[in-house]
Amino acid sequence: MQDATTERPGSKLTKVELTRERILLAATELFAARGYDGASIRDIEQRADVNRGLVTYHFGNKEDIWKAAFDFAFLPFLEDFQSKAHLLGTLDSRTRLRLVLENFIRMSAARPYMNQLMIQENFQPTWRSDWIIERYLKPARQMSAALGDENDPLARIDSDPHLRYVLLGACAMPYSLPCEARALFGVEVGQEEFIEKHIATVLRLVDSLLPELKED
Amino acid sequence: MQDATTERPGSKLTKVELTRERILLAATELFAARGYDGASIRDIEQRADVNRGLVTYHFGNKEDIWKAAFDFAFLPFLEDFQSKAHLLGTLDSRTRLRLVLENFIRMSAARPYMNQLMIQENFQPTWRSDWIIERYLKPARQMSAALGDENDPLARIDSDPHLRYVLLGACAMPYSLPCEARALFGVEVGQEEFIEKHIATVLRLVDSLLPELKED
DNA sequence: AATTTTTCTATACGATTGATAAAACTTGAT
DNA sequence: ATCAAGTTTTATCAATCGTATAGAAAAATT
Repeated sequence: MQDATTERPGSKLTKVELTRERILLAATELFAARGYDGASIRDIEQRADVNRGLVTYHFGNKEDIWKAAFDFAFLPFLEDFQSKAHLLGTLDSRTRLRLVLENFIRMSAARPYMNQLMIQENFQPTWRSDWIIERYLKPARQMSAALGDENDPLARIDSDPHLRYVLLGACAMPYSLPCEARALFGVEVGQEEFIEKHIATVLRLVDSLLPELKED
Repeated sequence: MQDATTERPGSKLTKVELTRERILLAATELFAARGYDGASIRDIEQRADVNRGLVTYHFGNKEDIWKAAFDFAFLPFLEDFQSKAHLLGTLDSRTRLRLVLENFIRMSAARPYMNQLMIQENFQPTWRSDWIIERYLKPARQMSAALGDENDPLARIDSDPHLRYVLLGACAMPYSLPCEARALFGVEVGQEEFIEKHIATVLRLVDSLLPELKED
């Protein structure tokens, strides 16, 4: 028989793909929460509920597992962007920028893994930060640079380190300090109410940092 | 003899105090750069240039070492604040807030250890994040709450999670992504030029987030 | 149905980890 | 000078780590 797997391209996954998916999710969650050294291969296997050795069989050594996990964590951001690329092209600068930021915040709140993995590796140079930069950040930078339009606010933010990091911090920081927010304010940063108000705050902030946009 | 140590209270340290200091610095740097699990006791000993076992002798088990390192990393922030507490009391709200933020940014740029240690442990609850919160964040929160004055911008920021984390992110994020900034923009976030422009950006941002301050 | 390939299970190995204990050495007080 | 306390060295321990291997089971191919 060749079912129980169902090769229909769209929906279901084969048994193998399912275990791989389960491992990737477990690895992503553990690496994001405990860091590269804090999450052992055995931990990942236990969380994914697979036998000893399976992770290595499917993904190679620990470096490879981490890379696969980062790809897995980045995927939703990529898909989200691609699904909205066309729509974004039709909008005016200000609306486009606001939508991009709002989207990034919603994604970060729902799936903080990528941001966590990125920050943890960016404190000092390692093969991991190098890998992230070469594989994701440099290409993204080149893409936005290729836009050429210096007046586009997205391009401006992407070419000005100060704007970039101040905005990035404003967008991502709350979801990097969930423990503090919970313990000090009784606030769950993942809840809709928090997110909505956070988006509003950031958008207000953008209007003040890029006042020329208001003219649009 | 009893010199080579010099017990003059002000300046020099005894030989023992010096090795303890050396160990604390090495531990702080390594924990901040590689995380709790990424830095082994042997690594710390090697960087501090002391023999095997000395770290444990002076500071106890690894948990204790980490706590001592965090205290060590936090110390400069505490001293800086205390040294300026009186001055701050004499200023008007807006100037006071701007000075506090400027100071926090300068401290973070010069000694990013504390911020790095804090962020790394705040992604998910652990005994470390709990410890930070109980030992430092809750007391600080109570202090600012005791100020009472709801109109003081510092108190407002400290009681509004959204303001707090957006501003915190804007202040601290650049120094959390030094690798990215270096690789993408050729910028060293620790250099004076970057810091000055960063401070200006954040202060501009504060004025827009707290427009009522401009009236002062 | 037979056989080859892929996927899974199970176990073992050397290296590194945190912790501990016992020597060897310094220091300061008597 | 002697001695006790504090400090530094050295050695050892069990546990855990990443990696490798080999055989069993399942799936795919012929």
